[in-house]
Parts: sequence; C-alpha cells; structure tokens
Amino acid sequence: MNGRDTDIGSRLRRLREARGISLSALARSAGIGKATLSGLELGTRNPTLETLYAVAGALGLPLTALVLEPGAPPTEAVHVPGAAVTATLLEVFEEPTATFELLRMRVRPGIVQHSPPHAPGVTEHVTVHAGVLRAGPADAPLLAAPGEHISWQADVPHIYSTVGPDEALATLLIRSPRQA
Amino acid sequence: MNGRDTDIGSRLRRLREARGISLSALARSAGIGKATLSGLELGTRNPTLETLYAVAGALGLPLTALVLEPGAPPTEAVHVPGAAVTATLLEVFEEPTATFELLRMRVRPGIVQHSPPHAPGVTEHVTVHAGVLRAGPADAPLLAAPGEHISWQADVPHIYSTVGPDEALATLLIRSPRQA
DNA sequence: ATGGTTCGTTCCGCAAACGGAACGATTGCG
DNA sequence: CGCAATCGTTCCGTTTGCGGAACGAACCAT
Repeated sequence: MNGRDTDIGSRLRRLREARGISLSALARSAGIGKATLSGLELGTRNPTLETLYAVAGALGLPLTALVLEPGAPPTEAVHVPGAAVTATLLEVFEEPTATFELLRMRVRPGIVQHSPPHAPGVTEHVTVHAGVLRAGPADAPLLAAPGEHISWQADVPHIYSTVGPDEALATLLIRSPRQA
Repeated sequence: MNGRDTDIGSRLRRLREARGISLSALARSAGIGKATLSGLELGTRNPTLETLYAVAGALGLPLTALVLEPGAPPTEAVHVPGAAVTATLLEVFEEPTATFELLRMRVRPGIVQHSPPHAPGVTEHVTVHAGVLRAGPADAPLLAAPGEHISWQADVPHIYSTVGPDEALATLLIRSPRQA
C-alpha cells in the first residue's frame, strides 16, 4: 500500500491527542469524514493535499508541522488561532515521552485571548522579551515583564493578554507528554 | 474543482523550469504519469501526498519546498568585532533520550562571543526578539532579525554576536541527546 | 440492567486522482 | 520539404481516496 511510510499518521495522532481532541471532533471541525481521518492516522490511506490542509488548519498548525521530515530546514509559518495572539511555529521536537513545540508569540494589546484546556500534563513555558504579558490559567493568570519567564499547567482554560498599551513579544514552549 | 487553490502548481512549474527540466522528463524521473504532473502544475488536480513526495524527491527538494514559499534570503552579513553573552537558564527538561535547556540570551554589541564545540548531536535553536543576531558555526554563522529563528549543529566551534549598534535579545533552546 | 452518548474502526457507493495512450504543436535534422 | 523526436495537454479505463452510515466498545446517568 504505502511503500515508504511517511509517518504522518502517528505524528498527527500525537498532535491531536496532545490537544485533547477526539478523532470525531477533529474530523468534524476539519470538515472531513471520520473514515478519512482514521485512515490517515492509521497510515492506510494516502491523503490528498486538500485533506492535509483541512486537518492542519483545524489543529491551528501549518501544513509543515504535519509533514516535517528529517533534514528539512526549520520551517517558519504563521498561524492565527484567534484575534489577539499571532504565533509562529518554529520547531517541533518529537521525543519518545513528549512532544515539544517551540513558537514565537505576538500578543496585541487590548484583547484577551482565551485558549481551551489542553490534555492533562501539558505545560506551557513563556519567556517575555517585550511588553508586559498577562497569561496563565484563566482563574489565576500570571504577570511577566521583559526578561521574565512564567510557566503553568495547560490542562485548564488559560488566557493571554497584555498589560499596558504595548504589544508583547515572547517565546512559547509547549511540552506535551505522550500518554496523559 | 479545487475550492482554494494552494498555488503549488505555479510554484512547481517555476521550480521545474528554473532547472531546465521538461515536464515529460520530470514525470519520468519521478515515476509518475505525465498527465498527473501536468494536472498538478495546472492546478486541475488535488495531488496525493505520495505524488508530492515523488515530485519533490525527483527535484532533490524537501517536500516543504513545494508546499511553502521559501523565506526571504538572509540580508547581507556585516562584520562586528567584539563579544559578550549573558544567559539566564529558565527551564531544564529531562527526557529519556534528550535534555532540553531553555535560556534567555542577551548579546551586547561590539563583541564576538566564542563557544567551544558541544557533544555530537547537540543542536541549538535561537529565536531573536530584538536586535540582529549573528550566530552559528564559527565558519558559517547565520543571521537572524527580530522574529526570525535559526538553528545549527553545536558540535563545532560556534559564535554569537550582534549586527548593528543595538544589543540583541533572544531565546536559546539547547537540545542534547543522551549518550552521543 | 438500560437507554443514550461518544469513542475509533470498518463497510460501501461515488467522485476523482492515477498512469498509459493518444493528440496537435513545435523543433531539429537531413 | 518530409520525418522523427519531444514538447505539454487531453482522453479514458483503472485504481483509490472520499464521506456517510453502520458497527462494537466504552462510558455515564438513571
């Protein structure tokens, strides 16, 4: 069937489960059939570019995050999950016990960006470089000035916003343990 | 046919013609049909991942080169003598197969900081937030402006310095595989 | 238990991506 | 001028990716 396996299936499954999204839900939000997504993750289908775009878009990821391959140059693509936060996926590290996603984040002032809870065990680590960031669990956000670093468990609803009139720049490292 | 055009077709055609390869020849060396490649370039087909890999491989390109517009070429390198890096260790992640160290870095202008080679397999990943950073292998440093991201193998002597009069702020993620 | 919900997989008819073979157009050579 | 070779496109039968529906398993509340 698939001569060389491109290993997209297992990576996709990890990315999906790291976000705590069910296969059915992802298929629904991507506008594709469950059968398609299931076959894609199991590696029994040879997906179409259109299908890949739909899935990547629903995950809020650039297509390159799905098709990452050894030797490929670090890819930089912009995704916009919401209004206030613009994030750029810089690197994805696949470790046996965890997946690390390194992103650069820009938070516009005056808006509060809400993010749904991720899977249990997921932690987020933010280093602020410019502006004052207010981020963390929605019921107990943390403050970070330039040079400071904050982190929190991301398995609860959390927010991102700025303090003051300036936008904030930061790096975001998301650690998703395999198997919650 | 294809609701949103992904613009892969025209990019592929440019890449192919830039190499002076005919459609027939590329199809032959990729092991796919001429009809498939023609339809792909014209945008009348929705290619399969397998097809994309075949074409990218025949062009000697990573798949990401087909899917993503190559980033802007690095600007002209400017040489600045001098050196000094202040780094703050923010987090350490101990994984079974690798250790990740997350640092925040401040590079003062006018000096070139030299760093001895690390163990084989160690990679460094830098995201610049302010200033222009010049870093990487001592014999082939890379340039990064704010917002840009660079990475390199750290098992050779490498350097950090700035370009221009301003200091540079960045995050540094060091990935060290266990046992090298 | 029992009905209801959601999970991921499998079955199946349909649409479409696939490669081979034609096609007309263009080029190069005798 | 033939005439062969190659170009990129189009036609066509086969293969296969597609989504909807049905499936068994797991979970929850009653």
